[in-house]
Amino acid sequence: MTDSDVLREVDRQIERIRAGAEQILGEEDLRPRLAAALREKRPLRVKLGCDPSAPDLHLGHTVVLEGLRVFQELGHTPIFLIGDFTARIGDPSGKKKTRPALDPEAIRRNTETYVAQVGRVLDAGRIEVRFNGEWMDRMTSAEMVQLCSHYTVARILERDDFAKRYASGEPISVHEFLYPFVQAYDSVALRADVELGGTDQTFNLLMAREVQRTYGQPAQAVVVYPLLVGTDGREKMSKSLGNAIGITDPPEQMYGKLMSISDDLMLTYIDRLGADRWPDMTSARDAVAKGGGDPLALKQELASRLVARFYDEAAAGAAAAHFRRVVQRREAPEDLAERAVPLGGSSAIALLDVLQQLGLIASKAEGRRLLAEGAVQVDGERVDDPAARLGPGAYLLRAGRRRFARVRVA
RNA sequence: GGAGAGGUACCGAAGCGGUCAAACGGGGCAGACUGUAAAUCUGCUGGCUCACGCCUUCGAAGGUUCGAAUCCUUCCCUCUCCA
Repeated sequence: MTDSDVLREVDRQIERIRAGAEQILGEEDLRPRLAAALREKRPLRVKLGCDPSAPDLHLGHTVVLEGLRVFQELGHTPIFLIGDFTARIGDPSGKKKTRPALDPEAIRRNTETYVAQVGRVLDAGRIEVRFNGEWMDRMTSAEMVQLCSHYTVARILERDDFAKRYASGEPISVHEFLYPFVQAYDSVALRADVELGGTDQTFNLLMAREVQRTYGQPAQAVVVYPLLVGTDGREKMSKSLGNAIGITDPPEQMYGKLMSISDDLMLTYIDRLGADRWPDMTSARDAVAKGGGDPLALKQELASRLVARFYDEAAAGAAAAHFRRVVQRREAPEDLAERAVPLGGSSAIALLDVLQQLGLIASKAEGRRLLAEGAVQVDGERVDDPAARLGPGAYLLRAGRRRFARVRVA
């Protein structure tokens, strides 16, 4: 490979990396390393930290994972750093509530789940999985103090998240200050060339650069990815905010959640989730952005492609069919299993009891409310009498828009 | 160590001896509308009960009172300022 070939290839790689990223920090460090990697056939070590206390990935995580996939496809080595040490201590910063510390067994299980889910985005067989307990468990107090001496409180407080919490009077535990140090040291231990993360991680990722230098290593390049907005269209996607689409959500649910986002958000999702994959969607996307096109068709396309990404084409087709039937035409799903409710000797059973036994309502009080709201149907007929009873037979029950059950009372 | 403020339902936030299952806002659910949505409008939003009513809930535990989210005591937790 000639020098100009190398430079051209570096440019190509940078462009592809940049496509899905918010920003590349330390790009001036990245170029020479990409070049050296090509000349010496030595893949770059690309680190992504993961939190084993929350193993369920959602679409927001996949934005960064897509970035990692790009690196992988470019021949570099993805490293999954599982923060088992961090998780054992508890509370990661930014969270209001202290999380319970995880025991090693739970961490092992979560890691497996995590890696399995990651496999839906990139080739999980070619990643290096590491635990920061490997080095953090062995670190002495003296070494810890030494590590902390490289940074000042004032600089730690620059971190957005800390600054805001401090300003608004929210508590910050001292040990939370340690997290950036541990995370930074992980890069030292792994000799990371590149680290990826969401924009909310920018501070930590950059701090690692400085810490690496104090340990005599070249500073890693940092690629930050935009945070994906959740289905509410407001806050960043997060399971605890209830606005997340999990990549293990069942296909129909994933499809349905995607169809329920606003048109504006749909455009964002196409940009963020398709940066590297869907160049063919841009014309339809732009048409809708300009107020034309067919937003419904585009959204269905988006939903289908994402279901296919995490499952397969067949699942996507089935999910689409399910959506057309249940949501658009408001019919009962096709594959509803019939469930049995025993009559228990009497000639009829209260509708409310049946709904509760089937889990369609959380309490009878809720059931009465739904009845009063006209949200309950038996075989397609609206029922509003709280005293209604069902005799023996088979029924199709519905409580609200999406809760259905087929039942046999006997 | 001192002084002050505060901990209320899923969240934010009123209430400050009975009329409080607890205003209001957000969220959620449902209905209307719609291209699925979003937006908007309307209603509901602790549980049990056909119902009168009953039970659990206002940081925790005790206490005062016919009666406490509201008063007292102790404890736990958070924030601010001072040292």
